[in-house]
Amino acid sequence: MRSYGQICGIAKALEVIGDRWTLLLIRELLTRGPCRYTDLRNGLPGIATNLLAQRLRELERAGVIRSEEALPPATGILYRLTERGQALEPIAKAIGDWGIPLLNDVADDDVFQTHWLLLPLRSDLQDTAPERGPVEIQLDAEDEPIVVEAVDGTVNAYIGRAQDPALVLHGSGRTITRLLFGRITLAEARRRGLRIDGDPGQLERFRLKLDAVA
Amino acid sequence: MRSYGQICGIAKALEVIGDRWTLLLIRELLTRGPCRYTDLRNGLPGIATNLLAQRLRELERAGVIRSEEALPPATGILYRLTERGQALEPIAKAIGDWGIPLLNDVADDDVFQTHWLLLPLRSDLQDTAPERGPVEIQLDAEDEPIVVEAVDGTVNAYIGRAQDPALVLHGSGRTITRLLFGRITLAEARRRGLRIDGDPGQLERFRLKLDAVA
DNA sequence: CGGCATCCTCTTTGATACTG
DNA sequence: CAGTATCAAAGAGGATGCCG
Repeated sequence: MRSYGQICGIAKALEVIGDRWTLLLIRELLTRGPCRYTDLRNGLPGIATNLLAQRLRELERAGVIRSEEALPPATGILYRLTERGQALEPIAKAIGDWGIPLLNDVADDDVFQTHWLLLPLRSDLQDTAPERGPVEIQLDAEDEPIVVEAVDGTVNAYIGRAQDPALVLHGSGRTITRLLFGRITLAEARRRGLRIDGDPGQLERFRLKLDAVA
Repeated sequence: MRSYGQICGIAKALEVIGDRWTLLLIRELLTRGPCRYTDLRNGLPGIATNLLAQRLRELERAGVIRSEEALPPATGILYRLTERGQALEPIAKAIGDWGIPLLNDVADDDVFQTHWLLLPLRSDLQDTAPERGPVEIQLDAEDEPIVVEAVDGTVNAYIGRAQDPALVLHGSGRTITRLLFGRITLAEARRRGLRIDGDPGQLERFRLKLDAVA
């Protein structure tokens, strides 16, 4: 990116992470961990392949990511965040939080990938009833399944299947996303095809940490 | 900005604030309060005037800013952040914090404006010796003078002159910025022309809240 | 197949000039 | 003061080709 020419931390930071696609690329590495070129391209639908290559070069030069050969027996190149790159997580979180109200206006051809939910699920949900013991919720949307678990008051989320979920939500990513972030009610979600197996009351244990999400 | 087409809070947010210049425009409104068109252009050296007009239109449509006639006797149009716009401050802070280490590499023709210091001074400094009573420090760099004050353990900063500063720093914005954010030592700053009137020991009362600023 | 580079078109930005 | 108009330059999008 062309320099802003300002002696200002925000301006200097934006010269590194302010380009189109760059923060979404960072999001992929934050949620997925080390990725290959193809993983990144799949997580960034619509990016031109030459542009992805260029962004990777720039970020490596800036010390935000590092590329390395995958350990045998795996093959190919892995891209991973450096420590400096990991330090971008508060930025991703702040931006994602601010974006939650915008999840109302999704276009019909907007795409969804379950792992995009992981960062906000981890940081924005709290368990309001830890005394009721650990709980697992299974989310089944378009692609990979997600487990949301609350243990001792801390919420975690990861890709995978729960052995014994208290609750399974099954529906479109669009509907599940909006339900989880309080954009629609449970009744509305059902009307939009959400299927629920298990105890819906478990859902009320989880609450958004953010106060005024308008 | 062209849509990313992703059902993801980060992506949706970046469609509003991810354009070039946009977050710097927000920075101006956050630090300055309501601004006229010309104030904004002055605080964004290098922006094309048509681009500024376009950004203002987009941000108003997105509900981030609002434009209004200045109250008489003043005249002209004022731009101010809406509540939704004010909610961008955590993003500006996170990005600015991440950018602090980048203040090392300033180009010779980079420009400086004192008010760019205000946001980080307010949020990143702490007073380590509140029991020593209130203190004011005066910063005199290129353009407007700044007062940094610590009262009852909270640090504030604003444009203006202190009546009775315990300490006055006089030097280039580049040098003062880097000194305040721990990029250079006091000795180094002196070598770069920093002049100090008063008790330099008062400077050690202030410490960065950020731990690992590498 | 994974990991790009090239080529071409289209959009966005930059620089400057001009206006009510 | 608060913008619009115009045009050149840079960047993004999309298709395709190349190489281990």
